[in-house]
Amino acid sequence: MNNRPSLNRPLSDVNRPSLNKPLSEVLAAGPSPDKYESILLAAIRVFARNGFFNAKVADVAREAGVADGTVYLYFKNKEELLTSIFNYTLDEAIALAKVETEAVADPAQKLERLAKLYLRLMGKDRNLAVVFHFELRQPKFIEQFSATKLNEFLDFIVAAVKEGQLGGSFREEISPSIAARALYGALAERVIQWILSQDEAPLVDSCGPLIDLFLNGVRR
Amino acid sequence: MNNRPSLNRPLSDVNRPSLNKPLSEVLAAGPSPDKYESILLAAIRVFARNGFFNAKVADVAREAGVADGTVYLYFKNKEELLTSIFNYTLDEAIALAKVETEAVADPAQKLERLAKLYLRLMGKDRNLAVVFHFELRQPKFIEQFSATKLNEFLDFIVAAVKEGQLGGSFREEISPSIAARALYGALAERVIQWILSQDEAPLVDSCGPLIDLFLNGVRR
Amino acid sequence: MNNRPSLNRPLSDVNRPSLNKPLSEVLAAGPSPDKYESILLAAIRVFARNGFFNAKVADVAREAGVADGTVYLYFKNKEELLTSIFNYTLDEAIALAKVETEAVADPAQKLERLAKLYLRLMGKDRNLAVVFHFELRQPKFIEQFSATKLNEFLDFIVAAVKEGQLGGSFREEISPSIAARALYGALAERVIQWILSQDEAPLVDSCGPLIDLFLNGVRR
Amino acid sequence: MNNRPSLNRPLSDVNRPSLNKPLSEVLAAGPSPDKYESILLAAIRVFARNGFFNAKVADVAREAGVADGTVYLYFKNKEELLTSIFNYTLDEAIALAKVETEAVADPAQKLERLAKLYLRLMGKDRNLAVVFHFELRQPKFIEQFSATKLNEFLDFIVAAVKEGQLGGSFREEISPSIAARALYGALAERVIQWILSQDEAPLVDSCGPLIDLFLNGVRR
DNA sequence: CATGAATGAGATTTCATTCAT
DNA sequence: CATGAATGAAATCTCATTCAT
Repeated sequence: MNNRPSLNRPLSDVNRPSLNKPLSEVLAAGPSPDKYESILLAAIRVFARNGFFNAKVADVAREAGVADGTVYLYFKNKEELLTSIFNYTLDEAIALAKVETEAVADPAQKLERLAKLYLRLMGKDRNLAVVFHFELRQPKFIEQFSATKLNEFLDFIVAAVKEGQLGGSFREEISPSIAARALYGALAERVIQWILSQDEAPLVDSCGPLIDLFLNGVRR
Repeated sequence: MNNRPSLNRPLSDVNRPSLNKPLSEVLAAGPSPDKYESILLAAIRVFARNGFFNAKVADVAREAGVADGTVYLYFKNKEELLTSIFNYTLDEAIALAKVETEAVADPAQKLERLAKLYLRLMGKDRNLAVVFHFELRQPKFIEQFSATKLNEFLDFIVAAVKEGQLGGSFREEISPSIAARALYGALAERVIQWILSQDEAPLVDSCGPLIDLFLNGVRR
Repeated sequence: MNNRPSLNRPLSDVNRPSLNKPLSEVLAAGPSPDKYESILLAAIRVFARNGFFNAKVADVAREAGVADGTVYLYFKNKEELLTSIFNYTLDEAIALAKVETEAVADPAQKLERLAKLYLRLMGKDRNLAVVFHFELRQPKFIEQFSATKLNEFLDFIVAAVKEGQLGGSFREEISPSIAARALYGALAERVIQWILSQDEAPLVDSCGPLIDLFLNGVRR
Repeated sequence: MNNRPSLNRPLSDVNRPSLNKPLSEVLAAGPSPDKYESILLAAIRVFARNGFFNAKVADVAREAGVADGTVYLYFKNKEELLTSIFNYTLDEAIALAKVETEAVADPAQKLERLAKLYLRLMGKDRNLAVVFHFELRQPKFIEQFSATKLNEFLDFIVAAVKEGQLGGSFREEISPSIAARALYGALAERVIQWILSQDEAPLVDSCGPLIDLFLNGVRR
């Protein structure tokens, strides 16, 4: 299996030079990630630092160690850099959510694992958390994605709540989708606080109180 | 009662034309709000429509029915338009929160009133809701304000939770500030959903399930 | 009547400041033409010097003595500068053609006056001649205009040829439109030669041989 | 007879791959022209389609079925592609003019054959006609070439006119060079009309009226 | 010879802001 | 106070050209 499962490639493979090389050679390239990824990771850092609109493509290029024009070999335009970050991240979140929810049977445990997963994902890269919670909060992007990828992730929460209701441990009168959004909102707000507070403690450590609050809220 | 209680005046009063006019003349202007306010309200509409960064000051001026340069007589620059919207709104929210929480004694009822207040405030102007939840989600703005005005509002929630704990109806082990943020996150996420779904039902109608979930979460 | 009849104004009059001033004030402005015209005349010089594609809008602005952005207050984009030159020139040519052909009755004399008119128009500004015969020879522009404005001018030649045929002095078997194009082609080629040869003699002086050749060609 | 008589080779022969291959191998390549020629022909199509300045070297390369870099093995730069088209075409025109004018003795017939030759040459490839009459009408190119290759072709017309004058059939008072340019201008204008009108009839068919007009013009 | 990924200089255009009227 | 024409800095994106493979 591809070791970069969540990578979203917006341009044809023709543009991915590494794909034209034997795998051994790509690996031999050493620690330097290939250009597509290094540009994307640079964009995360730069957008987190300056904000999407204030960031210059030239900054991203310099951060990635490539020429300005090279960015456009891998991304159609500046906006695609941002949407790719979103896809990059959510693809990973979705893949992990699948794994986590299949690992346990108890709905409450599933919810806890999903919450932890999200906080762990954001907590491992503050820059990514910034871009994800600030820069992507643009109507244009939200409209474009919330209906698809983000919903795909939230569906794991929805499903777990439904399971809990069917199993009898969660209250019936709660709307799973409203509850799922409420949990997501609480998690997102927690991420924002973590970002702003410069909190040094791992973000995932703050999962306990939140999930406790939520589970108490949904339980009979 | 002040007819513009939440109005935040960023420029010296010297710049406020109406203050230099005799009261009779201001009143003679009729029902139309004065220029400061009409520009601010225009900015809310324009920023909601195009996003802060894509909106042009000229658009705001046209929408307000004034010349481009006039905007700068009332606001230092484009950014101050945005921050003024934030202040404008939060001043109102804080004033209302004070009223609402003083009206009842039960902490649970206080929380419900605060939640309703927020949803009512956002629900009465979709444009404002858009600007508040999308455009203001910029690190620059968040950093600048979350420590002050927004916290001031959240403190009403924190206080109610603490009251509930002291009164014995809420669980002690819950951190009031974490709980407050969780509630706020859930409310904010609900607002975003309402914006995106083009939901025609009043936003405040969806308060019930959320507050029910939260109160169940915090109660013993 | 407007003393600048051939001026083509691509933007709304709102953008033409002089129109908002009393006529006396505009005239009082003295020898400096208003901005629209000075930018257009600057564009003729710059495009003639560097060619349309190699010319920078910044060059035009500098030549006109305005800021870069000012060009865009009067012209939608760089291309409109070029098309405006075309319109500017042909409007004048058409107006003059009307005058010239109404001044005499003899078809041969009409043709001579039309030819002279064209050579005089081009001969009075080498830069304009360059732009007109080189830069505008782009399929995009030709397709866009040859069917309209240029044809309008050529129609004066066509009409004169037809008159000559009806009057019996010109041969019937000649197609007026083919003849008109042939004359225009000969004139245009003469202009090109004049441009390239750096000929100091007035361009219009070379009208005699050409019109003699053409009239001999069409006469019985 | 040279099978590529009009080919102008701007780069040293060392760069012409086919010259380094054994003849058998070149022939074995089949009917496909060699790379130099296929790039040149591709450039004619692409320049005709998009215009020289809007055309990308990459487009030419794709059209020719070679890599971008390969273009630079055969042509110094983009501009040389254009000048080579000019030379390619005029070399052929000059060679044909020589043949045609040697085939008949009568100056009038010579002129007719030269006119037909030009129209036939342009008429057999609309793309070439477009590039020749639109794209090459750049001062830079005109200045560079009109003094040499194009004059070389026009000299055949000049010579025929002079012969006619010496033979007594053409009027003495006509300047041969002015007459030659006039005829060329008329032919060129006709080509332009043919291009723009999307005329389906062979271009050479329209030679009759033009040459008739011209001969009548120069004859006693 | 051929390739095509990478380069990076450069130009159009936008738009926040100013200031003379 | 109000205006809106003018400014000019700034940034995205393109594309001719190069050169390592």
